[in-house]
Amino acid sequence: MLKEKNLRMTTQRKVILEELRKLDTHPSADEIYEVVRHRLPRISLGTVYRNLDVLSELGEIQKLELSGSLKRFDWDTNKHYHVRCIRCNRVEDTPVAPLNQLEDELYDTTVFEIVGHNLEFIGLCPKCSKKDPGK
Amino acid sequence: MLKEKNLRMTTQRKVILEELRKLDTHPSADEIYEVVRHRLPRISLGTVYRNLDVLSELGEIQKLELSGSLKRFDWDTNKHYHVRCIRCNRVEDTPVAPLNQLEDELYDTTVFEIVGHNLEFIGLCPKCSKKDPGK
DNA sequence: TATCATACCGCAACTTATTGTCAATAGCCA
DNA sequence: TGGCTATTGACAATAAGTTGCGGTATGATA
Repeated sequence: MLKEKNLRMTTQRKVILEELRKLDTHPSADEIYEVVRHRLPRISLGTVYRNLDVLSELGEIQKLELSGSLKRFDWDTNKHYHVRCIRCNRVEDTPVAPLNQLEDELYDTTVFEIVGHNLEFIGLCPKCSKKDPGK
Repeated sequence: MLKEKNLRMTTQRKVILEELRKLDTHPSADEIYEVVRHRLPRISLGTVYRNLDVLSELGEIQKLELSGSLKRFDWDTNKHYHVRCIRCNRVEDTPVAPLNQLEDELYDTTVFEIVGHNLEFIGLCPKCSKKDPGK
């Protein structure tokens, strides 16, 4: 898989992939950087970004297309939706099944060539909900 | 409406609102800045950002929660979904009706207190589709 | 196993979008 | 009109991500 694209499995790339697969937190590049640094103290943030891009292009991981200011990554490459806490930005998976027929409705009504959709639920996680029950 | 929040209707605020309401392009702050500058050449970008925030908090406009690197604004405050071109990032409205019952499926299965959802279709706009029909 | 082309790395400088600071200005109520 | 203070313009400061460069090390080849 790496060969045909002239890519190499470097230590950095391997460690990033391994550590990401241990996490269920849909981390940002920066969070992955912090974790990976425990094993590779001299790794740079740029390397983390570059490798996350490569890995998501290879289909080994998924770059999440969510709203919010930073990109997040997910080792689970199956199509699934997420919930995001409006207050702390924590992201979790949802058990909602992919709405495969959603685009059908659009085929006749838009000039766009539809290739997919992003759906994200927003809400309050238990912690934030407790902290500030009022609005 | 402005009074109870101790807000003032300044020239800048009024012009930004007026110009945004002429546009169907879901512009970014920078695009609004460019347009408003024709009428108020000395306005600063910071002022545009601040006013867009104020106006969206007032409910006069809508700050779109889409993926992608920059925030976009919409004068239409009714709930509706958008299509975004993966290549040129143009955003258009869709005629898809709001999926009001979508969250119901989650109430029993998540610990989050769900308050809503964001749905965005992605595809190719006619221009970009023509330019590069392959892949 | 040694050689070698080049993919990849670490580092730092750079972009781009947005937010913060602060003195000066201008809405709006009395 | 006068005065309080929200707001502005100018610009510095962040934040997140990207890129250029010179050197290193992976993995193909002999």
